[in-house]
Order: sequence, then C-alpha cells, then structure tokens
Amino acid sequence: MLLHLISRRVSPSFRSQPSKLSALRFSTTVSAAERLYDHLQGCKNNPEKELASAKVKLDASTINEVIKRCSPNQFQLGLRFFIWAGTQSGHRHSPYMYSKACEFLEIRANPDLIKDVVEAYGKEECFVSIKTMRIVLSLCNQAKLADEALWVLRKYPDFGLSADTIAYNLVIRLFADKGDLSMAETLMKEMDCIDLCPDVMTYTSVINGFCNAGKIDEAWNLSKAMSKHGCVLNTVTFSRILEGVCKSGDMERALEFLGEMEKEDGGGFISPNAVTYTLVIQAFCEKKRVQEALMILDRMGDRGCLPNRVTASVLIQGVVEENDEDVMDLSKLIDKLVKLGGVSLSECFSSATVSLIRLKKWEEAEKIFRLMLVQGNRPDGLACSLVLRELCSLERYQDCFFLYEEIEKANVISTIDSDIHSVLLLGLCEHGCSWEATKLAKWMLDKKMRLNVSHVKRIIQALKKTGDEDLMRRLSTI
DNA sequence: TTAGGGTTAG
Repeated sequence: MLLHLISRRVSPSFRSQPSKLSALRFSTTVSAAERLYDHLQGCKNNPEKELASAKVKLDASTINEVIKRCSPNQFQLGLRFFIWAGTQSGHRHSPYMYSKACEFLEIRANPDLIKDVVEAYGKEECFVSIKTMRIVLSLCNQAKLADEALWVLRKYPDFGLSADTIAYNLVIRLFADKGDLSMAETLMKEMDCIDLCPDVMTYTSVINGFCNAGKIDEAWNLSKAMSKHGCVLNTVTFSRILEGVCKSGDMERALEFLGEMEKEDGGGFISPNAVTYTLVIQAFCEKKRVQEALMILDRMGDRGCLPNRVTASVLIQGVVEENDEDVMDLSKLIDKLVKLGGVSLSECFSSATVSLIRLKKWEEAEKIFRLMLVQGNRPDGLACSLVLRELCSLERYQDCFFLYEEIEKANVISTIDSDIHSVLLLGLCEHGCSWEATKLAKWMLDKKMRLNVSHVKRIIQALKKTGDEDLMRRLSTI
C-alpha cells in the first residue's frame, strides 16, 4: 500500500503514459489529439483543409500532444499543424508553446524545415494570411534564425501579402541581436522606402545591437536620427545607451550621460528611472567601486526615485562581497533601502541570504534567514530554496524539516521545487526520521507533488529497510 | 521596448 501510494506520485516519465495531467484531463487531451493526428495522417496534401473538418477545441496540451506524436519522423507535418493551430480563432500560442514547438520539432537544428513548409504552401496553393506569416516569423524568432526570418520576409509578395512593421521589427531585432548591424540598418532603410515608418521598437533594437557591439557613438547617432524621424527619445532607449556605456567600462562617461538625463530641459521624456539608476549601480558594484554605487543610491533618493528589488539585491550583493567581517555596513544599507521605500525588509533580508550563500558564508546566511522568520518577515522563494538545499547538503535533514515547517507557516512553500522535497524525504528516510518523513510525505501527497525519478527507487528502498511498521501504517492511511 | 535569482505550469 505504502509503495503503491508513493509510486502513484512518481514523475510521468517513470510511467508509460507521458502526462502531467489528471486522468480525466489526460483522456480528453488524448482523444482530441488522436482525432487531430488522424486527420493529419489522412491527407498529405493541404492538410490544413482536412484539419478544419476535425472540429476539435484547441488547447495547449492537445497541441503539445499532436506535435509530440509527429516527432521524430513527421516534423514537417507537425510544423504545419502548429502553424495552422495558431491561425485558428479563439486560440493563440503562448511563448511557452513556441518554445515547445521549437524543441519537439528540432527547428534550430533543422532550419530548412521553415523554408520547406513555406514552399509547400506555395506549391499546394494553400491559403496564407498575415497571421500565418506572423506565426512562421515567431518560430524563427524563438529559434533565433535570422537568415530564415529574412527569407520568410521576402516571401510575403509570393502570397499577395505586404510585410508590416511588426514583421520588419522582428527580423531587424534578430539581426541586431546577432550582431549583424549592417543588415539591421539596411532593413530599417528599406522600411522607409516602402512607406513603413520605423518606430521606437525598431530604433531601440538597433541601438541595443550597437551598444552590445560596443559601438556607443553609432548608437548615439542613431538616437539623434530617431528624433528627426518623429520618434521621441525616451527613458528606455536612453537607458539602453547608458547600459552600453557602462558595459564599455567608461564610468566617467556613464556619469555624464546620467547627468544629461537628470537635466530638466529634456522635458521629462528621458528622466532616469529605477532601472536606469540600477544599471549604473550594478556597473559600479561589478567594478568593486561600492562606495560610488552607494552614492548613486543617495542620488536617486534625492530625486525621489525609489529603489526596487533589483536595486536592493545588486547593492546588497556588492556590500556583502566587499566586506569580509563587517555586517554593520549591510544593516545600515538595508535600513536605508527600507526607509527610502519601494523595497521591503523581507526582500532585503532574502537578497542578503541569497548573496551570503553564494559567497559560501553559510553561517551568516542561516542567521539572517532565521532572524527573518522569527521577526515574522516572509522570505522569498529563492532564499527558501537555497537555504533548504544547503541544509540537505549538510545532511541536517531534521533541521531542514523544521525550517520547512516554519516556512510553510509563512506561506511560501509553493515556490519550493519538487526536487528539494524529494531530497529531503530521502534524507529523512535514510536517517531514520520516520515521524518527519511521514509528515513530509503526507504534505507531498496532499500537494500532488511529483517525486524525482532518480530518488524514488532509493526512497522506496530506504522505507523497506527501516521496516518501521508505524511509518508504514501511517503512510498507508494517507 | 526594461533588468535579476531557482522552480513550476501552460
């Protein structure tokens, strides 16, 4: 009974049927996916027409299931299905679905798939809309295929379509991210020629590309050209340039930029915000110039700009890295951050815990984490996960269990992953902590949490070895 | 269009 209960919760890959869904949901998905897959098989020419007659309500798990079935021998059919599904009214692929499609259909490894499918549309005289092309381009985007995206852009006229700003922006961004700024600029000029006006997103992509390539002057010139084209230079774009300056290592120039942004004559369009200041703070911290980073914090405070979680975490990390012994600086910083507002004491303590663990200052990390719980502050998910994992690696399973209980009372348990649960359960079992193991196993079953496959066999073995009748009895009543 | 640090689900 006990083993049955445990194995019921084993990860899907441990069982024959691949699904993370409930039995009812699974059967619906399979039947819908089966019907769609059968329709796909039924017609090799223009399968989109055939699919339309399937009359199946599309959802993410059904689409996933169909694509999986098309792997590994029917990638082209799977891709056509995915594109067709995305064009159906009432359904829109999430970014997650695009990444799944790229993964299952191995698009990055087989970029020709994209071309083959678009060519097939032409040969079979399929109906191709702007929406169809947008999905194809989004797949290129997900797979980071700039050349293929450009090829798709060139295919628009073949289907009687004109590429729009969204299509151009996507292709331009791919080339800019890839570092091919000359192609990005060519495409931007081309937009002008066909009466498409490059917008803020177009410019920001290319400016970002120049900054990543360390070409700050080119980025700066482009931002001036942007104003001429009627696009207002804004905080985001200006911050991008500032980020490029920071990355180039010229902090004096970065401060000049920041000063320019702070001037009132910009009309407020380019006033620095928390992200802008954080970029500069981060750059100073990375250069171990923490005092100057702290001065930027004062400067943002003076201007009424509130630090956020990222500002806090970057600064806390900087201070923790700088000071081997002195925790006074850390508490002074946390006091200041909380007084300024915008960030809570819990967030600061959580960041400090994370930074201390990463710097292998475990004792201080544990102290600050426990202090947080005692004071009734709620730690964040990452701090909890790192602390529990560390306790497990130190084989302090009982301590870990009691801390887990405390954390659960603070209501952050849902962000702790199943792997930590599995490691803790295994540790408790192997160290004879049957009472704790029982309680943890019960919570895990209640939460429908899956056990890590690599641990389940050992957990079962450990449970067998203890021969603890009481444990068996209690677990079997869950 | 703008970020950071682990996982989960879709």
